[in-house]
Amino acid sequence: MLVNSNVEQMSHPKSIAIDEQVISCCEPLVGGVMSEVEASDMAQIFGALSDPVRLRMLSLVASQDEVCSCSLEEPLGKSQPTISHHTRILAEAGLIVGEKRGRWMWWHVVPERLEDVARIMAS
Amino acid sequence: MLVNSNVEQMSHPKSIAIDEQVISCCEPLVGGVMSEVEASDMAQIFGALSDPVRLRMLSLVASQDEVCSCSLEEPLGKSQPTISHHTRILAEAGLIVGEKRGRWMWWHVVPERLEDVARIMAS
DNA sequence: CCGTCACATCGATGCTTGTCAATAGTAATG
DNA sequence: CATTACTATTGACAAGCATCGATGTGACGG
Repeated sequence: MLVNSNVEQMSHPKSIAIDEQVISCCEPLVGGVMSEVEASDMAQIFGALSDPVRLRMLSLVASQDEVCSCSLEEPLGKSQPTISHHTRILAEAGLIVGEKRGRWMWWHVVPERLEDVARIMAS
Repeated sequence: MLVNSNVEQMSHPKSIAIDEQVISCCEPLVGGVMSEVEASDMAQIFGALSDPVRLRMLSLVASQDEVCSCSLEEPLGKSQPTISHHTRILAEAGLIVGEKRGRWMWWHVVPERLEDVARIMAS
């Protein structure tokens, strides 16, 4: 679940987390020929990881407990809409989860999801 | 293990680089903020895995010791040029290795490469 | 040699994606 | 209420990518 810090959270504890699992995850890659549905689901995850900006973004988020969207623009050298675009893709892949507190959007990684990916590749 | 035949006929400056390691791999994702170079290298690998056809192709190759290119067209439902295109991308990412024997191209996976990816995601 | 087979490459095409300016939405602040 | 701050969305554009027909290349077999 979400980590809720002790800070005041005003309105809805609205989680942008797109944790609706459309994704049936994750059988090992070598465990047999995968179906088209499996392949499409996994391709979405890997597609989220296939961009240098998103990889650095993910490592930035993973380097701390929480990272604000606003603190991603400068180290990544991208505009605010682009940052929002990439966080969305990572979130839709289930790799990060966002929590809106006040005006800020706080992101943190989903370790289970990273382990899912690791389990796919591990034989 | 790999037949190093005439590759220098190409006009491309970039070699096929099927066998040797060009990519500095693979520190764990959570081990600190990654550089742009690291991110680009890893993005190439994940990009190779970000296509459903290539994922099924990889699982097909992994399901046996060796798989001929010709035996990939039918299960994947793609044309011969498309198969050749995808095998090339997987090979450039170091995920599979091809060996040409006679008229046939035989592919097999590189387990160490899959473990590299697993190690990236594992914290 | 010549035809065939397996694969690679080229060219074209339609779709996807990364990027940012402009704009809209939402939450704090005075 | 008006303003400011942070984020999401929209629209547009260029670059990239998946796909396949046509063609090129090299390796058999007769």
